[in-house]
Amino acid sequence: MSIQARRERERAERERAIIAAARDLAEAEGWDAVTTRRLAAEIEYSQPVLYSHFKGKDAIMAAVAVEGSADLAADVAAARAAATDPRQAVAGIATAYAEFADRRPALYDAIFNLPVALSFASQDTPVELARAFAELAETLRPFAGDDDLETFTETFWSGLHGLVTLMRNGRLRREEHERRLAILVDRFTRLG
Amino acid sequence: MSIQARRERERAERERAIIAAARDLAEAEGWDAVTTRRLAAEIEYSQPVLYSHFKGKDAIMAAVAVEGSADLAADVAAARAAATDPRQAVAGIATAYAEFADRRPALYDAIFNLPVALSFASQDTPVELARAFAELAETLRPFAGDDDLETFTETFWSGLHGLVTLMRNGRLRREEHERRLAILVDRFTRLG
DNA sequence: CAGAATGGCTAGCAGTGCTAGAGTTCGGTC
DNA sequence: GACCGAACTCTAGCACTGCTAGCCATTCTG
Repeated sequence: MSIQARRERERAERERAIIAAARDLAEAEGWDAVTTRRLAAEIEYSQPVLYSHFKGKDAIMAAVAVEGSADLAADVAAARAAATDPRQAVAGIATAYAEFADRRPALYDAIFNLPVALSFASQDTPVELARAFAELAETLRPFAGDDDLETFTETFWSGLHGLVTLMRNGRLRREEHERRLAILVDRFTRLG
Repeated sequence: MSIQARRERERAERERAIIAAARDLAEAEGWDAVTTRRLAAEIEYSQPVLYSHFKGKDAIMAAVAVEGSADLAADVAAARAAATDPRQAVAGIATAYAEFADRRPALYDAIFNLPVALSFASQDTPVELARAFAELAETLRPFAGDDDLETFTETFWSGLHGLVTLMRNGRLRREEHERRLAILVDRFTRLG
């Protein structure tokens, strides 16, 4: 039994190495640079090994996305914990979210933009992401008014997502970034 | 002179055929299906001909995006023209925008999502898109309050963009789509 | 110690965007 | 009307992609 256990442990370790290599490579050179050949070279195994762990390249990216979700969730949670009053909590989360997207664009892409079969709003949503969403919802609760909290949260979240993606693609003036965030927060934290 | 004129005319016509073929193929089967070989077959020329018109595949997609911008701008303008009061104008534009993205996802992708060198907020923004943005800004003017109008418009636009992209990627509950749009419009059309 | 099975490797497939250079067609000139 | 030159298109191929079949070595089992 012990031998088999060791093997499974090694296998799991290699799987983590694949995910880490994919993440690092993507963050360093973008997702285009993440090819199965380079990935295989990075972990010092041959290409087919990747396919014994993942169904394909998309699955690897999905795994990176799941892992990255935890980081994003942690940032959001920390921002919320650091806030003192409700409105500041919303602003803090918005800033943390935007900074995450700015600091780790490849990771953010894997989580939200890539045509990956990570269907959210359903069972296979990464647990961590669901938690982050729930945190955001709690933070927004005082400001939802008559609107359904989940729907309200989705809308605010979409605003954040739109801001960071459009800016990253060069569709928005970078120097106005913080002001746009402030406007979004302001508009979603008005009472009555 | 006349012969040369005819040639240039035919060349221009072929260029339009390339763009049209790319757009149709993308709308029918997605951008993954748009390969230079299929495109060449579609216009009944060989591959290298494409490269005598465009620098590469990205340039073709950019051309499709520019063309599509006109359609989007027309939809937005029509929605604004059909509205009677200011708030309804905003709601109408939001709906028109979302419907465009829903009806023509491939085109919308080309305009906003694809890693295309269509740097907006700069010179090479398609004229039509700039016009659409200006229309949106005028529609929002009564609600901008103390905020800079352009920045305010960018923020609202980002909200729309986030809503349509996250929903298309399956990150939002489809059945709540209209309610989210309503929340966004509501939050950006409050006075005082 | 023989046989089976696990698992990684080499080699290759079908496809991608893009390009060099051959070949053909066409307009202009004597 | 015949020829030459230039413009243009095509064939063929490169280097790369994701992915897989089948061989081979190593390890476990009886």
